[in-house]
Amino acid sequence: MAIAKKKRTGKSRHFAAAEEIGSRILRGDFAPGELLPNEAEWCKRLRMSRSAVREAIKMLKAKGLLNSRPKIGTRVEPRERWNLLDRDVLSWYMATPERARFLKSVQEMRRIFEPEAAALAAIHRDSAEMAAISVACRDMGTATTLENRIEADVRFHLGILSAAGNEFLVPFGFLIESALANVFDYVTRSVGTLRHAQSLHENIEKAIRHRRPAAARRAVRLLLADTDDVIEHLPPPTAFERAKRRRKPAVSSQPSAVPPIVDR
Amino acid sequence: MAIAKKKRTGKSRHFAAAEEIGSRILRGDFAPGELLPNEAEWCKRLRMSRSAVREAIKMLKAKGLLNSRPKIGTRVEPRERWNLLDRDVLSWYMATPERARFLKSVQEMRRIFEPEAAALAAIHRDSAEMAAISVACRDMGTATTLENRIEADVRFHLGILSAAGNEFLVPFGFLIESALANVFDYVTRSVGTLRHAQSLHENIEKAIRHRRPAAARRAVRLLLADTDDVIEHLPPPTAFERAKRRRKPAVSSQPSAVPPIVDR
DNA sequence: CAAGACGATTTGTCAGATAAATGAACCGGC
DNA sequence: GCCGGTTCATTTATCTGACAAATCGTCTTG
Repeated sequence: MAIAKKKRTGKSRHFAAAEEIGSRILRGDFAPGELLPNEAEWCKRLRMSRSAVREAIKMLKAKGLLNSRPKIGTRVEPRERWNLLDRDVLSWYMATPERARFLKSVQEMRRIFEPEAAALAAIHRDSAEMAAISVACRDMGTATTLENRIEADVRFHLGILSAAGNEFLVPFGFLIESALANVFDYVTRSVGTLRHAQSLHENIEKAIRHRRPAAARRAVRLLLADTDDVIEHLPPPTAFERAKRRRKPAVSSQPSAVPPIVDR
Repeated sequence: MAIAKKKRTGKSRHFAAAEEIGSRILRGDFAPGELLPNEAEWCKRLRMSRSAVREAIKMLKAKGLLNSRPKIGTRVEPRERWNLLDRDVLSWYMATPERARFLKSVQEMRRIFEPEAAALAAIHRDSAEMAAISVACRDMGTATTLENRIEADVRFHLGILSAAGNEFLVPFGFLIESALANVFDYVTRSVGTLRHAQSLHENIEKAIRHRRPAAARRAVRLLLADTDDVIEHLPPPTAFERAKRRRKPAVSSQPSAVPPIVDR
C-alpha cells in the first residue's frame, strides 16, 4: 500500500522539542543528575515559545527522563527511572550509537519471554486468535516483498503475545517487536535462510494450534536460536543495503501514523 | 526512618489533574475511543486554568492514554497503546476495581521473567552485585518489622534483576516489584510461612553465589510457586489488617498524592 | 445533486505577568 | 570568628488573554 505519508506541518512544535531534547539525553549529551539549560535558554535555542518548551519538558517528565523543581531547575533523572519501555524513548534510544547493545538486550528479552508467551498462548488461545496467528504465518510464506514479509512476521509474534492473554505481554511485546522490525530486516536475507525460518515459524503455529505448550516453547527457542545464529554470522552490511534500510523509521512513535500492526 | 514527608502544597496542579483524569480513564469512566470533555470543560470542573489542564493532558498523551487533534478534541487511545508499564499508570490501575486481575497478571509476569533473570544473574553477577543481594537476603531474615522485611524483600528481587545485566529487566522489574509490595505484604503473615519463605530466598542467594544458573532458576520457581500457593489459600484479610495495609503507598510514583487504594 | 466555500469549534502556540519555592548571600548577635 | 535567621535572586509553576491552525458540518452555487 505504502500510503504516501503526509507530513503536515511536521508534527507539533512541542513534540519536535521533546524529540530534540529527549534524543540528546539518550545520546548522553546530558548525563543523569546533570542540570539542563533553563527554559529561557531552550526557547532561544529552539526558536519557540516558552509554552512549547514547557510542554515538551512536561512530556519528558512523564516519561521519567526529567524532573524539575522551582528555583533548582530541571535535571536528568537517574537511568533506572527512565521509562525505557516507551515508544518514543525506545525510538530515541535506537537512534543512538549504543544501538548494537540495545538490539542485543532486546534479543535477550525475547529469549526470556517469547517462549513462555507461546506456551501460554497454546493454553489460552481462542479460535479467533488462532486464526490471526495462522493467517500471519501464511502471509509470511506468500509475501512477495521484503516489507510485507517483515510486517507479517511482526504480526505473527504479536498475535502470539496477544493470545497469551496477559495484558502486560501485549504492550511490552508491542514495543519490543516494533523495535525489532530492524532485526527481522537484518535477518531476512537469503532465500535459503528464509525458507528455513519459515518452517520454524510453522512449527510454532502448529504447536499452538494443537495446544501443546511445551512444544510451542521449544519451537520458539529454536527460532530464536536460529535468529541469533544468523545475526552472529552476518557479514557486515554493504553501504547500499544500509542506506536502503535507513528509509523506514523503526518505531512509529507518534499518533498520526497508526502503527502498521493493528489487531482489534 | 519514616521521614515525615512534608506535604508542601500537595503536588503540582497539573499532576493532580493528570491523576484525576488518568484514574478515571483507567477506571473506565472514559472508554477507549471516546471523546473527552474539552479543555474548557476541565478548567471548570477542576477549578484551574487552561495551562494546567493542558499540561496534564500533555502528560497523559506522553503515557499513551490520550491523543488529541485540533477541532476534533481529545480522545482516549485504544488500550493496546496505553503505556501500562509506567509508574503512574500502574498506580492508577492499581486503584481500580480490577486490582485483583491486575495482581494476577503481575504474578504471571514474574513467573515468566524472574527465573530467567536469576539464571542470568548467576552468570553475569559481579561481586558488588552479589554483596547487595546477600545483604538484602540477610536483612530479610533479621528484619524486626513487617515494613523492613518487605523493603528488604523488594531490594532482594531488584538486586537479582540488576545483576542480570539486561537494561530492560531493571526498569521493568522495578515497576512490577513496586507494585508487588502489596503482594509481599499479603503473603508475609504467619511466622511459619515466613520461615519457609526465608529458606527459599536463601536457596536463590546461594545458587547465584555459586554461579549455578539452572539451580537459581529452579529456586526462583519454587519461591514463586510457594507465593502463589500462599495467595491461593489465604483467608480473606480482616478489616483491621486491611486498614493497616492501607497506610503505605503501593507505588511511589510521585510522593504525596498516591490515590487511596480502594478495594471494594 | 454534487463540489467547493465558509463558519464554528477545538486544540496549538504565543506573549507577558504574577506566585511559589528554595539555594545562596547577607546581616546581626554572641 | 561563628551561628542562626532573614532577605534576595533565580527558576519553575500558574494564570490570563489572545491569535493561529486544523477540520467537521453546513451552506451556497453551478
